[in-house]
Amino acid sequence: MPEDTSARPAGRFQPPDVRRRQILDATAALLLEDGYESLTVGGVAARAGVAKGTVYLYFDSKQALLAALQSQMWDRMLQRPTELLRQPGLTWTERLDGLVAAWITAERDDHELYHLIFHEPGGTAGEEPMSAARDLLVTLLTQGHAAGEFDVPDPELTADFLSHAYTGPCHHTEADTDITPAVQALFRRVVAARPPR
Amino acid sequence: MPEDTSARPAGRFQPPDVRRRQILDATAALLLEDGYESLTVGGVAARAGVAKGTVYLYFDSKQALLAALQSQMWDRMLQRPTELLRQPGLTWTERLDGLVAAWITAERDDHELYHLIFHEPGGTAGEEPMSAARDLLVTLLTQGHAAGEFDVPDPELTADFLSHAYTGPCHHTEADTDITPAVQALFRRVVAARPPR
DNA sequence: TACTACTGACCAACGGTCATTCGATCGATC
DNA sequence: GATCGATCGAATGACCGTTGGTCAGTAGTA
Repeated sequence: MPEDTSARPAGRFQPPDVRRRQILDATAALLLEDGYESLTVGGVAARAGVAKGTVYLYFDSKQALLAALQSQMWDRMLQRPTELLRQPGLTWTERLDGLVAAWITAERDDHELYHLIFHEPGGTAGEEPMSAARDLLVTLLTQGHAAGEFDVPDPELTADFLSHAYTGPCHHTEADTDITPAVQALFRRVVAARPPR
Repeated sequence: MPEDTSARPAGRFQPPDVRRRQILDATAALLLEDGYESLTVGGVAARAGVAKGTVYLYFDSKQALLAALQSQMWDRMLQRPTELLRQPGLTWTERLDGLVAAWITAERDDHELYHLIFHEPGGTAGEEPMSAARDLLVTLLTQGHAAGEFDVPDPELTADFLSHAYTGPCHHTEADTDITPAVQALFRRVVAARPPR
């Protein structure tokens, strides 16, 4: 029996990036509604209004689909900190504070989705985008240290430390309290930020 | 047709805790050999020398099996810190250092397995044992603060922060370098440890 | 007609169930 | 004390519904 096509949206042929986004949006929506355990490729396809095979035209596997969603979220989280890193006239402490604020805000905006996505389905799928965040932190710490504003003898280790640390408070605190200043204070302690001259 | 029993280990009827451990050991071994993606209940059963149904006699689901393995590892990680918390005549900084050392040692001993297990299969399966670690840290921070040795205005948030933080360096560093002193130093900065009187 | 985004029937493999079987134990009998 | 059969929980594996993933074919475009 042929598939029921009545529920499919108008445009059958869509530009590739539109289809991609439709599928990613459907994934995020289902993740929020039913959780990770209930997420199936068939369900994603139905929600996106395409056939299951179409999902595999745009993503190699279910893992890859999840990884792409995760990557997209990291991109959003890294955008503002990357700008701050380039913006002149800021102290390194201000840049670090900005990074923390951006991360927490991003996680606050899509709180549940971040929780689901970064409480990661098994394996190493999410390592790559995460290491982009690490690299950015390494740069920030190294330069802040060279400028004499931070005291960070081992930027790589400290970046690993901090990039994992901030997720803890995000997941365990109620949505209505703003933990940004408290987490910024903890970050400053770790880098032993000296007040800028 | 009756099952081929020739390949099964000698003891068909084992004490419940022995069977449990056999299954958990098989799970850990397969996880190390083939990774999380390849782990199947049937595979675990074969490795443990039992039928698939037997696995479900001891664990409610595959998730529960993984959660039990995780819980067992947390128990091992919390044993030494719990002792340190009760042991008299120690400074709070010494207790905190001991906790860091215990966590890093535990993770170093079964490095790959920890990596696989705590890069968690989806969802909230591992929340409960993790929160035991958090609770222990909360106690330690609260009492160290009350004693005037730490400066930790918000022990809960700081515990969340630290319990996530230490995993970062563990996963990204080569096995032959000892990161314990460096991570201890970072922990001390976070709690603003003052030298004990 | 040539091209390709798209489809959906199909497959192997999975997690999980359950009627059935196995075998250790023990009281009754010789 | 040895043999037997009744008992019952431990253990089994065929089975089921569903899943991730494939691919020969189709429908719409140029």
